[in-house]
Amino acid sequence: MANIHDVARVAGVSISTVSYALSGKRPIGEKTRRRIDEAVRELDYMPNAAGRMLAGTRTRIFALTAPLRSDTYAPAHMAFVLAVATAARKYDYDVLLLTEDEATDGLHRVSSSRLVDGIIVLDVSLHDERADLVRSLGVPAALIGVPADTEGLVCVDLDFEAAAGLAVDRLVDAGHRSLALLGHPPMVYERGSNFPMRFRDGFLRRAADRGVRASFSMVEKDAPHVRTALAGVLDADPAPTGVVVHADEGVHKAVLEAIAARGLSVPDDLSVIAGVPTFDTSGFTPPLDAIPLIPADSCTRAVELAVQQLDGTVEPRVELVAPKYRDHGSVAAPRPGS
Amino acid sequence: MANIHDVARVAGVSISTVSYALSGKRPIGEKTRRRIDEAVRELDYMPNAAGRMLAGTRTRIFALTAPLRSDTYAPAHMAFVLAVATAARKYDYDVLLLTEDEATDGLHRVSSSRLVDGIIVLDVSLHDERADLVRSLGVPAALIGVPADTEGLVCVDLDFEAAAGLAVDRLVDAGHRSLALLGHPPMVYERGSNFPMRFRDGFLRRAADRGVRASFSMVEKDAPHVRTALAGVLDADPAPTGVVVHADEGVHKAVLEAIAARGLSVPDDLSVIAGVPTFDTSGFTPPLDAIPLIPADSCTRAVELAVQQLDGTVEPRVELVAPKYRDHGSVAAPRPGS
DNA sequence: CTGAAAGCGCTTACAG
DNA sequence: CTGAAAGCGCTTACAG
Repeated sequence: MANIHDVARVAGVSISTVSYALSGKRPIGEKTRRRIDEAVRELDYMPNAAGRMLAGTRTRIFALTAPLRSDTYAPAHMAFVLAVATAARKYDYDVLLLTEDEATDGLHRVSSSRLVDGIIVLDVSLHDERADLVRSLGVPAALIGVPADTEGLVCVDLDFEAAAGLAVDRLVDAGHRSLALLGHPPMVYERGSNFPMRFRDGFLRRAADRGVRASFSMVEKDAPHVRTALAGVLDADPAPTGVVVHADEGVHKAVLEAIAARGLSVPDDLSVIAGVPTFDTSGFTPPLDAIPLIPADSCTRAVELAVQQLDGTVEPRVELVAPKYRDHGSVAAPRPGS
Repeated sequence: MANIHDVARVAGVSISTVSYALSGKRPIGEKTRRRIDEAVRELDYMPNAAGRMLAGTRTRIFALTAPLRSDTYAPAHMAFVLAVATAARKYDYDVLLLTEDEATDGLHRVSSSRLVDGIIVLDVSLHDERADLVRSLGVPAALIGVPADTEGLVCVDLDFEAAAGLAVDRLVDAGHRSLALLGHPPMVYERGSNFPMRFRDGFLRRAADRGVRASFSMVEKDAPHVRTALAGVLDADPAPTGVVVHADEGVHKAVLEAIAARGLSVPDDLSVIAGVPTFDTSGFTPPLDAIPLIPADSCTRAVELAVQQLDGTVEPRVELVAPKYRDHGSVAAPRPGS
């Protein structure tokens, strides 16, 4: 396999000229550049990664630590992993995958050995040991998700409060005066990430700000529970006319089935918005308005922030990505008199 | 950050002695070793990855190319990715993740730049350009899945024919004389991987060998189709008393529901086996016998074969992993007289 | 059992 | 606009 000396020899220049020509870090004469390009092509030369890593200041590799916990929804998880890898490539970075059982040891290993330039931390829980490790390692890192203690960390996440606010606004603007939030099972609020709480709080706060009634219920995943919970919610007086669902895909479907089973139609009898789904709600029956959690958004920003840290100019921060509303026709004005 | 010279100085030895002490590639005197260990601990020394890669013959990184196609079942995909990463760590290897859009370019890049020692190819389709690329690159590689042309390649996969044979044997041994296979939708057999065909062929061949009747139907994913397809299959004369399902999770559940809806009970009226599920069938109602596709099995073997290629001793081959039967009580003798 | 030294393939001041 | 050379941090023959 050809190395930089081969290219230099064939092109009749020095290796430093070859290096500069390839990196573009200094201007190269027209003819020289052409001869080098030709030699590179002729020899099918590609710079050796190890040589580059050792001489340069960058490895051009990020570690990605992505635990797969039992409560992880695999399709979303996969989407985040791919979004990070895709974003990294835009900056000429590769992604080294660290698994759950290697979480802390692996981070230690790849950063101490300088295998990676930085770390992207996925699926951050409230008390995540990886957050503490990243802090103590002092290595460039970006977390996707917000831990309890964000001191000294760079975090990126969807603005779940604003997302909930957006849902409330949409419903209130359409004329609804009584809203309900169907949330995850209690277990989800007790441990794990904090975004379900942030969504709930954003919902209740915005409803209060707008002066409308709002209820919040936690719903177990199985269809019978969903039916019962929905019945309880809709039998309230005054009955909510706008419902926001923040739960997993199955619960969304079960909610829609339960609504249909009650003889109600969306959006004529009831307006429904999907909270922050990681799945597509436009194919549901009926299609559901949504404020989706878009992996590419947070992941791209996280990678960007990691890259910027290498140039040494990023203050610790929590950056919240603005939510976007996707209209699929599941919100309408409430029935007159309801 | 400390380097090998620091360790050598603190320990009062040469850097080569430090290197050998850490690699264990030559015997080191008792006291010397202790002094080195102490220096390493004191300085929190960890060898620099780039230095190691450049001087040594290994990068200790494998590339993992894992496309996420539209017909990919994310949980299974994720499980394979994690199984590769976990297996790699056992050999002190890290895994670099290559995404779909980088499939061939990425493979070219990481192997030409010698960033990786080898490649693990996941989710191999019948005519997979990555297979051709791996062949032409001549880089150590192990494919998980079997492409149409395996010339010069090292492939690992579950023995789907044997898996189907196992299912047939189990049913025939229990006394069944008429079997049915409910397979994937036609689209799956037309393109993509070849394992559905291998399972189907294994099923039909073993049934013929054992001298029992066997039918094969392709089933669309939606519940109504599943009901119709099941009805068609069970109304045959003589009606099958043993059914093997090779489809995705939703279809399995729909099949069980359709069976229950017909007033039939498993295994008393009908014996049912899940083909090669990537999901857990022991929590189904009723729990289903299965011959599962176990990611760790093929992935561990693939990593092993990739590692062995670095020592230069692996002939091209297709290695099929033996299937295992998991009994959950969904197979019984057919009703007398049926 | 241990050390001095070459060399892996680059990048980047330094010099012209 | 270009080159000679040092140096990144290791591994590994070579030598004793």
